Amino acid sequence: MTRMVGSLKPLPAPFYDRPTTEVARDLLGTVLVHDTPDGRAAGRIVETEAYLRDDPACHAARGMTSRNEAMFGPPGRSYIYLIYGMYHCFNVVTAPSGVGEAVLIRALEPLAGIPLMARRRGTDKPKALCSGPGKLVIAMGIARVPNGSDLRKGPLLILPPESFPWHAGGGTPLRNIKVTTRIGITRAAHLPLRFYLEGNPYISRK
DNA sequence: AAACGGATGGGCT
DNA sequence: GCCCATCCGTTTG
Repeated sequence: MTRMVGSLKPLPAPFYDRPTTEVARDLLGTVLVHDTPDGRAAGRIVETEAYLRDDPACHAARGMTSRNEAMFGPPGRSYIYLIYGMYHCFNVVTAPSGVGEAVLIRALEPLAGIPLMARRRGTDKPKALCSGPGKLVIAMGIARVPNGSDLRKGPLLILPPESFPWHAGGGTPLRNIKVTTRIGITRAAHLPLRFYLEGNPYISRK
């Protein structure tokens, strides 16, 4: 009897329609997959940050603009924006439609398509491929994924940990979740809204 | 190991 | 004009 291992069944819509800090914690261990003409790349989410409606560091805190429009859309969609003129950051929209919250994906543990990631990033070092929000966007090839795309429909998908075929044997074991302040911000810098898998070697920094 | 500065362009006051 | 949810190479301790 064949094991039901290749189902690639994405996280269900209600997963995202919850308080953003809960989603940020629960995204740890899930798997981001992107299929392009160049092939498949996949990595396990090991570091996230929550951005909340009444949080001055959140792009949506001062109302909707053309840039942050996707943050106010349905949960479970992408919010991707240009940062520092040369990089992009990838977020998952959370909370009910219209609220304006999201989870920044800050680091992945590479699982599949590692040679493709290495080509995109211009380095062979595994720990340099996806250990930062700008890096993982390059490695996964998601800079050109449209804003607001549905993460349950692809080509960019988020899967539960157990449904990923390459998960067994490849990954670092899940450990405790560590909570710290967020990285690279000045406003609301004291809030404990960064989450990562303690001891995982692929996080952006301790 | 940590600190620093340059690259580079859109958004916002 | 200044501010960035960054990264990388170089310099300094």
